[in-house]
Amino acid sequence: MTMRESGEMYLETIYVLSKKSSSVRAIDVGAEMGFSKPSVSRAIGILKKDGLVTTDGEGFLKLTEEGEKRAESIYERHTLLTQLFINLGVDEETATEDACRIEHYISDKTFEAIKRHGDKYLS
Amino acid sequence: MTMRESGEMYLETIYVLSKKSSSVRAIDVGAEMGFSKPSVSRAIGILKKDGLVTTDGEGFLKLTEEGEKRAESIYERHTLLTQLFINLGVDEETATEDACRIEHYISDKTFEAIKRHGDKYLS
DNA sequence: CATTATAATTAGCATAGGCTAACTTGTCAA
DNA sequence: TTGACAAGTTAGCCTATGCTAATTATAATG
Repeated sequence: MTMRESGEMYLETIYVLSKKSSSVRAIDVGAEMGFSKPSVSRAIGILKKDGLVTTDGEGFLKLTEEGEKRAESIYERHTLLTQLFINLGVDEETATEDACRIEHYISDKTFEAIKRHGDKYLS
Repeated sequence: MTMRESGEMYLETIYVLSKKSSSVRAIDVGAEMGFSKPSVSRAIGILKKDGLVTTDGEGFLKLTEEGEKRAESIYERHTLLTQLFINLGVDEETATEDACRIEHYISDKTFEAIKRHGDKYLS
């Protein structure tokens, strides 16, 4: 079935950590998200089953091409929405929190519309 | 605990139906939302327990003052976000769907910021 | 080599929120 | 009065997604 907010957050976290470090493990994802090891273990199992993540022999995580594509799409929503809200005068913390939830619920169509018109706010 | 998307949707539906008809029952809420009677029954039980809804002897639903206030707030988000998305060029159906999800996840601060700046789009 | 720490997994619990099946209750018509 | 329909509730199932406790496997260290 379609990925939910939870799965998207795990995917996005792996993506973000991978940009900062070349070796990302489940434990790092848990530390970043504030979730327990079993929660992360199960979530990553689902991402693997869905062909979005792989692990090498030492347990290092890697996004598949499809996983990378999806994560990038979510992360783009995240950064653009955050910037939009900040430019509307929202404090950074609130902007980030809101973007982090809304990024999972906004459709492609609406997101593209915001991108097209966002030049008025998105510097 | 704080109301989630589900509870807010039930509350909003009762609010909207109440504006169209003076007598709203659980069965009408289920028909509107496409949910089964037991699901509605439980959800309304929770709304009652939380002091947001009451029922008279015949099973007609009525929002409490607090329930009305909350429902109005959600509905305001719904209508304003829908209008915003439409004005950005999104088709009405998509705009409504997106607003219907996002209305539950946007903070007061961000919503107020959008309202302040929305004059550029909100006719 | 034995101990200890780290990472991952397994088993199983809890809550939220859908569902169906089945029961109760009240009204209404034959 | 009886039978049927409509509305609501109860019991209990399922999935998603958090958790703890306990296990396993590997690596590092005294």
